[in-house]
Amino acid sequence: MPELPEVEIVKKSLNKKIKNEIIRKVIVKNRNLRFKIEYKFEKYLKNKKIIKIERFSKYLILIFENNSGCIIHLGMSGTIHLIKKNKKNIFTNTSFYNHPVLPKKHNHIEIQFDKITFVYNDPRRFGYFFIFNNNIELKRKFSKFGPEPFSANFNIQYVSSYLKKKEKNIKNFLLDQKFVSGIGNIYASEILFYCKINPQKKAKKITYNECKEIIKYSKQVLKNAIKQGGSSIRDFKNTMGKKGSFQKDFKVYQRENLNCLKLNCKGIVKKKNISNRSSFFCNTCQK
DNA sequence: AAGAGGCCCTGATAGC
DNA sequence: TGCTATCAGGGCCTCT
Repeated sequence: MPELPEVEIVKKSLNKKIKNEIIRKVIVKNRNLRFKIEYKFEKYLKNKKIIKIERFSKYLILIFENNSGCIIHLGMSGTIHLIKKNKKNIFTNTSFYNHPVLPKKHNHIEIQFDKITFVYNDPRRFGYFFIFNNNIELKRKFSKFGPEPFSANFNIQYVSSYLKKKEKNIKNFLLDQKFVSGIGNIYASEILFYCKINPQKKAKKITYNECKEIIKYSKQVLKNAIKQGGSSIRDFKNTMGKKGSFQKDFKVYQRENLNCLKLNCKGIVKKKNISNRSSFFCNTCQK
């Protein structure tokens, strides 16, 4: 589900709701996420105070005292729900599907605070929780990740030299977290639309100017998505409260066979499987 | 080293 | 109605 903007929104709302709270109890109902939840997990978290919640790429980072903490990845279908204890009152804005009620199935992990319970729901179980003991372990986790689009390191020298001589298509690189961190399948298609680059174009054929466009629009598209509260796709009918609205701004994603939205372009948006992920692009203005 | 492909898992939807 | 196939916002692992 979540790409950088969605995780950023979750991070912000977690900071509003559980910052400075102390973990009173942890219940793991299903340890079999992407990686098995360690047996020390519950004990390790208990009585820890959450100093703040950070984010890197698509990962949430709960920071405890003395620099230990917990990294959370939401996989494809992970959502976080904050419920008031003893009541089924769900805080809006925290889960991306914003179910009006807590889902009945797949609530794998519960983290209880004094007045709030954090519930991790994940039908496909591609997400995971990972404990780190100190800053070194935290850094090690992300040592192989490329810069985020907002980073000063994501600059023209970096991008143009990285893509040089590479045979893979450009969309693949936008999804490659070693190249750039935080972009997923939706925003990769959207960014390439603004750049007027065909997703199948080989990286080595990307010009210097196109590299500049990729940098510019990677920042712009993600920033706009954050500003709009992320994208809420699927489950539109069941949403309530504040949901993301960036899906209304999609130019190509899920717009197969519709007219290209670029001014004066007569093209049609096409959908094509590229490296096992669907890609959307205009057949005319994206070269 | 770089690239291609399989795989992890459940649920929604389309087609027969 | 019920079956099967396909697809879904991710990314790790293996093989070549």
